Amino acid sequence: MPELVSNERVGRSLLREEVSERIKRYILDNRLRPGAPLPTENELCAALGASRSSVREAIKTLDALDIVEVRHGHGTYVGELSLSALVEGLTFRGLLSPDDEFAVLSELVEVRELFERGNAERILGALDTEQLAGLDELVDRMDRGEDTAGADRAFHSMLVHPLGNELVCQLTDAFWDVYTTVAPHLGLPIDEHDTVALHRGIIDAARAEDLAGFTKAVAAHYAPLRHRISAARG
Amino acid sequence: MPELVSNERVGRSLLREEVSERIKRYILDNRLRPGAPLPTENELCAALGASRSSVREAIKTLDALDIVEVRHGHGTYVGELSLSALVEGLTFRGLLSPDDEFAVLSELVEVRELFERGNAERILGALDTEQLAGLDELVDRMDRGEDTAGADRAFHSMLVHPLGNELVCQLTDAFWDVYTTVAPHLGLPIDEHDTVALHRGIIDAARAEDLAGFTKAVAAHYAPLRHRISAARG
DNA sequence: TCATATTTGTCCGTATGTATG
DNA sequence: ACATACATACGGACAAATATG
Repeated sequence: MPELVSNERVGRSLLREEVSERIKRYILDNRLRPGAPLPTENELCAALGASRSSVREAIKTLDALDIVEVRHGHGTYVGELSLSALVEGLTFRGLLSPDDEFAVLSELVEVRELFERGNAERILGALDTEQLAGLDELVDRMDRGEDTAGADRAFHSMLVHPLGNELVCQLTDAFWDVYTTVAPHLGLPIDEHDTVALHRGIIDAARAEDLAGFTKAVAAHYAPLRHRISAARG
Repeated sequence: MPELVSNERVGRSLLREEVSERIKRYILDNRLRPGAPLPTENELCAALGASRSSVREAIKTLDALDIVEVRHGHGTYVGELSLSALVEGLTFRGLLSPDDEFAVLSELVEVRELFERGNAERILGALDTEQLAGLDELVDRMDRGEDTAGADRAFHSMLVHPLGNELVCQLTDAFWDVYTTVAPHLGLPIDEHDTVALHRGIIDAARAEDLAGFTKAVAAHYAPLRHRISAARG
């Protein structure tokens, strides 16, 4: 196993914070990729001079951030570095809702719309025929009622995909996940009746490379969502 | 103390995942606000029928998400539900940099710019004279060399603040934090030489309610950043 | 299918560090 | 200065999951 930063200050117990920093440094120094195996708990204990409890708690912290991934009875690995922590945090925030029950949801939808409308020009310029066909396929699937939720999620993900910005894609997915988890708890439906038609409108404008039409179609898609939220707000 | 969901399945050990779910449910059911005290470790152990280790590890998971906050020797409290987990996760991703060292940074900056350019019209419509004066003050402070980093962060935060979208503000701050942490490790400077002038240009356009000018000024602000990143990319 | 080794999961007892009154 | 309450840390034992032969 590669070298691990040893505990140079013997005789003083390591803080949990330090343990997780050492583990992160171990990953960085060895340029480990997601999926790469980490030393076992016992090895980490020995290398860091910390007890198993401290190491385990540090690992749980890193696990929550998807920096490491723990597989029971198998081992600990470098995590996928996804935005799962953002999803869990925002979901909880949406469920707790300090004062305005729908504020989080409303802000979430606003950002989603911004990702699509604010990048409209670049999206239209980058969407190729293959991706347009993929969007068609997704809407068809929704129309047939096959995994409508998954197809809806994939639709918006694919819409921003040509931007070539992985972060935007992941945030789009993350916000969609938060919305679909929180909305039902607040009495809001996930699907609109005319979601299929609204999505088709977006594709049509995109295929025609009609910038104004595209922007309008995206606005039309999010309008009922926004209205429903503000109506529920009172 | 308010009721806590008891362990209805006695004789079977609780999984850590379940423990953290129960704690989250406890917070939600009692509608606790950030800062509100949680039961002590021992009380949680007793109420959930789990060991200290399990409870502690569950708390560490929630702590990483800022759903709870632990104060040593004091107690455990409901967290601020900030985006600290996003910052830590993205920072680590930026430092690990699988293949393209600068991809994360580049995407980050793109989103920051989108928040300001894509909302230009609404920002101009909502900025009042008091906020404009606040922006002036921040740029003056940067010009005097007092806490330039903090003033820069606050500038962009204040710029999107009139949108009334707390999520956008927090994401703006979060991305700024990630950038300023990661950039130095990749040999990129935080400050541009003409940051003050570029910020002044943004304020001027905003004060004149010149939409095209504002968009241009924001683009001019981010252009050197983008160029520097793509230059470093090769 | 079964036995075994490896690894993580859970639990308990105890000692230590820290903040409050 | 002291006592109390609480979180932190440690180590050992056993249970559960997983992979291999």
